[in-house]
Amino acid sequence: MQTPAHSSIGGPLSYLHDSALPAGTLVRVPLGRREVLGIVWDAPADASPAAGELRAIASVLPGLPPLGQAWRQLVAFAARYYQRGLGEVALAALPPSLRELTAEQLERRLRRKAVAANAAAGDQALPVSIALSAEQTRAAGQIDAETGPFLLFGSTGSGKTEVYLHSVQAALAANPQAQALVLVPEINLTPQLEQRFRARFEPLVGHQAIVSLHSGMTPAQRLKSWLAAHTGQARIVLGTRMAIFASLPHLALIVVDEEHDASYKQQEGARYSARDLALWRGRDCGAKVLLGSATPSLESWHASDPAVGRYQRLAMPSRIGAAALPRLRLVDMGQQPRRTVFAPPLIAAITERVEKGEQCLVLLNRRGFAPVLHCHACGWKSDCPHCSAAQVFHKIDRTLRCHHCGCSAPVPRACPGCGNPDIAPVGRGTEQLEEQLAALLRNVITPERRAARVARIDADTTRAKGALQEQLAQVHAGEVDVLVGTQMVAKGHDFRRVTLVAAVQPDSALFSSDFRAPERLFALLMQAAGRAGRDAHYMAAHQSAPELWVQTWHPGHPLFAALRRHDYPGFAAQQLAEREAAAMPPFSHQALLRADARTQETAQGFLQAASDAARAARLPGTDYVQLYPPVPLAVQRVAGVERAQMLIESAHRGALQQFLAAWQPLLHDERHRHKGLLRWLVDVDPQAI
DNA sequence: AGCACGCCGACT
DNA sequence: GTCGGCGTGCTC
Repeated sequence: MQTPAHSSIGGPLSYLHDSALPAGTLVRVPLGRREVLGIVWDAPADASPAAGELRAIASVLPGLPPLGQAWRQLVAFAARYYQRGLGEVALAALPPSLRELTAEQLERRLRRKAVAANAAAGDQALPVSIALSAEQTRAAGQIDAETGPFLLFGSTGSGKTEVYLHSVQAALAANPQAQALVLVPEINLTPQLEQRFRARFEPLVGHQAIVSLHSGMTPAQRLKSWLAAHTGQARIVLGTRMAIFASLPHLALIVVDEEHDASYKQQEGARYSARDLALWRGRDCGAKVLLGSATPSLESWHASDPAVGRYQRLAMPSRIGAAALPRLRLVDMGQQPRRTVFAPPLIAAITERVEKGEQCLVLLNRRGFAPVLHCHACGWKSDCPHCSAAQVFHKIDRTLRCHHCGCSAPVPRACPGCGNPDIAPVGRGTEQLEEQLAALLRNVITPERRAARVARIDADTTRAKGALQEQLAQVHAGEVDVLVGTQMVAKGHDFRRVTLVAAVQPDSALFSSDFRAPERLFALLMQAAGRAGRDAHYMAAHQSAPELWVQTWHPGHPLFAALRRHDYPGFAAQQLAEREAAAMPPFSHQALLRADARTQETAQGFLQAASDAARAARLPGTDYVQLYPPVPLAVQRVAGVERAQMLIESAHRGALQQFLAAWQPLLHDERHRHKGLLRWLVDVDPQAI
């Protein structure tokens, strides 16, 4: 019997048991002086240690069906592909509470569930079917008839969700046991999605058969959902990226909504992409995979190019029940007075909307009042003592906060460098926008004869549980006229009365060193544009046309030309041509080796040594893999830790995989030769470099 | 990840 | 002389 355990234990460990246990059985085993959760992985291997050295399995978790072969294959693939321990991935894929649960607690839960299941069974009504548009019908028909994977390319408001609902319904109807998994990028988006799925499917499958799975749930809720999925009781599982690892014995369909979203990539531990794993899992177990986006990742767009043909592309260009896509209004900041935050024409446009009772959305990707405080007398800056980044000025509670390490300090009364009492905020954050807008709209009166109200939604105002939902409710109730926020408000939320969206300062992404920055900016602006004019009836009644305002110093940038035409395909073609010419993803495959250390020298020294060792050892795949020199990360030091990384690139995914696997033992080895090295990690298919 | 073991500074 | 700091290494 073998069982996975924790991080640096790469492979399975062998244990004794008096009878053969099926693979996938959950067990508790002694490890060191502790007892931990384990999974029976294989039949006993002949080459395992001598029987005398083996310890016995302590207990078998009662009443739980073994984890299926498909699930184990998924976990094994993820561990292999993302270069992590099998046990680490397997254990991370299970609900944490399963680790602590005693046999009695588990049995009690399972009994309770069985009772609930019997109560739920029986009420079988027909689902309410909604009439689909011609485009939706065509897309849904293709999904029904063909095998996929599919990329549903539908502009905001084209009714992608309706196609998801249809596909889920078709999958569930085809087989009374079939399960569907629906992934969304953010926890915030699960409640509204769950509502829609419940409204449609509860009459058909019952309350118990629809569950959510994400990290925001309590351990008990999470265990309950996980068990429902594992036992097959849940027919529809909605969740964030972690849900890709749910045990779903009858999985028939995986939907990945907003597939381009960066949140699908896990950024710690095993750095997996839930979207990429969805494709692997679907192929492995024969489930259909449906990716959806208005601005697909260039990887998916390329894969769905008819000339490449790995995915089937389904286009839904029209907006249903929504007004035309917003008109782009570019403000050339070079033509505005110096130090302008809001260009006068933008303020005029916002004022006009508010006076008509419409809402505006103002986006800026920076929390706080100002990103840095500066003393003009001596040049002092509010640098974080632990990071190579500035502390952000938060006026609300007069603190300086580092957004990297989280440390916080009161704002000094005078410059710590020279005593000058006049230290000035430089740059703008959402707090400042909120303040300035409130001042600029001070005398603006809404049709309900009240003063215009400005509100802000960002990570700072939504920290408390339920705060976001509460704030959104206020916006929906029409109590807010102008909403200032970070990109969290640009995603998914359906604001019926918003007719104008403004991006105040998006330029930094145009010239970023990260080659994916333009792709992300385009997606963000398209998504933001999609927030405006979602309700055609409302727009018609107000005789209003939606607008997207962008303030920029580079109005001639080709990204804006494509944005003006709402031309994602054009933008993608241009970006892909650039990527192909420079041999960047999706025309090459990348991995990062990262090192954290006390000093930058140590971090880079480790990377260089790892690189040298790989060359010296002539690892398999080396001929097709390029190793770049070590470089410090953009934010070089966080919380006193120096960080460096090295890019590994190959035209062949297989060669890269082979190389990384062979490199692993050398890296473990090299680690011991570098005092002061805190940790190292491999990031396969990194999201940013 | 835990939890040992082990080798150097300030206390009963 | 010991208590305990956390650096290093192991867990079938």
